[in-house]
Amino acid sequence: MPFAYDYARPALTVDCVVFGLDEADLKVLLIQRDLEPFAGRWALPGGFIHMDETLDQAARRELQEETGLAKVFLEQLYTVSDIGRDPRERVVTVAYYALVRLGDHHVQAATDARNAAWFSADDLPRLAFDHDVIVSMALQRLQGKLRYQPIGFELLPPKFSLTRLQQMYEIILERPLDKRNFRKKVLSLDILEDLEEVEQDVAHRAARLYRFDERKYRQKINDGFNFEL
Amino acid sequence: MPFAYDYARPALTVDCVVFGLDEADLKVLLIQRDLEPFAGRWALPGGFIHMDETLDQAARRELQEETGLAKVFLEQLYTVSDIGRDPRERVVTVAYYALVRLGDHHVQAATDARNAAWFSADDLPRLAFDHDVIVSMALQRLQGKLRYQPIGFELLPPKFSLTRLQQMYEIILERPLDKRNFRKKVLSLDILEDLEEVEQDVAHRAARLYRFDERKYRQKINDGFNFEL
DNA sequence: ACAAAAGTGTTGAACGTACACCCATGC
DNA sequence: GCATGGGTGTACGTTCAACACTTTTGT
Repeated sequence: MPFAYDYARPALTVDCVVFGLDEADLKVLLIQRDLEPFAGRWALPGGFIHMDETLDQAARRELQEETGLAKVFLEQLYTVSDIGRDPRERVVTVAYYALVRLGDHHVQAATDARNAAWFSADDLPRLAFDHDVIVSMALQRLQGKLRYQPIGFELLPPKFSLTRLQQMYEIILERPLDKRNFRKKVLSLDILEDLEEVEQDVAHRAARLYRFDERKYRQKINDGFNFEL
Repeated sequence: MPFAYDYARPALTVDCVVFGLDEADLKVLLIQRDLEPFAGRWALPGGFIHMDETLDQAARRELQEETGLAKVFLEQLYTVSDIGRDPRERVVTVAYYALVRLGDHHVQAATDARNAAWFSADDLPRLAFDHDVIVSMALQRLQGKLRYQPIGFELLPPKFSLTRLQQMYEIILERPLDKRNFRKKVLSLDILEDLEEVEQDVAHRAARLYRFDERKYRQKINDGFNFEL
């Protein structure tokens, strides 16, 4: 035991709620545990922080190691510290949430042969530890933040139709939106670039494609405008 | 060194940004350090977490010990983990912010004779560690949250005039509000109880006093209404 | 009577919401 | 030619923003 301290210290870990969007659902990425406690149960990807990295870096490293995901949107969520949350010992966990483009990344099972899979956010299996609580918090945060920050684009491919954009909002906010009003609103924000390009290989009229213009968005933010739904 | 682990662990602390409101300013409570590093500098109250308490409990305990404050509004803010933020060793800190009624609590200097004092939020001295960053985050959070959650009442005495309520919003949001519009809006929310009572000992027309009706507020929230400035 | 702050309504502009049909394309 | 989703405008109600004078009370 080479590391000794005058006072007891909790173990410190990061866990990550990774969201992805498929055609019809918001998905969460889970890892199947192979060790006790909760062997066999699904859990959030995560692990111990190293001494030479920040929490953000640890979250990215763990994501990379356990799921192969890199360069994703990542934001700190909450730090949980209930006494009995890990039956082995005192563990404090800093929870993060991440948004990824499902198409981009083939989620690899981790190197150590643990199973990784996407589950619908509204139909999750029983989770290890207090990970169900963490997922609920992440969902709430995502829903809240989506309204006034353009983070939803992180879930879509770079080119998308307005219908797809609307679906994304409907799926996450869990309520239908009016098509005409939605288009009016989102176009009036003037942060989408019309790519003058249309969908390919669809069995109906092809939709125009747009791109989120982050440059323009930042510009407008600086000029004191504020995004909302 | 009675506590030994297989892997190195960062120290884990809680720090607290305590806000109070006086006549004209938003104040932050600081403690003067008597030990290195940063001896003599002002810093946020805080300290190490114990193994038998949650982070919330630790924050409350530290507040009690260092400033005598108890039963305040307290909410987790962010966890900071930059490598060099404490020059002695690796320290990860979970930051909280608290809202207190200045009148209620006489802030005592801590038992160990450290100095405690209130400073205007917009005119703080140089702070120890990265506490200036934490204070900025807390301010941003307070400003953001104030708009859509009735947390501002935590800074006011139980009985207050509409003018005082308006001042609170103006001070924190750092912009003037229209008196008539403000009153119309806040009364229309129907979450204030008119106490049918007026200010005493003022050198002009006495203002009606109101109380925040938390019961009514929760009721309305349940019925799907949403508060907004 | 004067100083100081309390209290009170209206109007125009902007925004949100509800709503239905024609268009383009692939099969 | 038909099925599928793409794309479009208007009218109404609600909310927001701007604005100034009278009332009450203590000195």
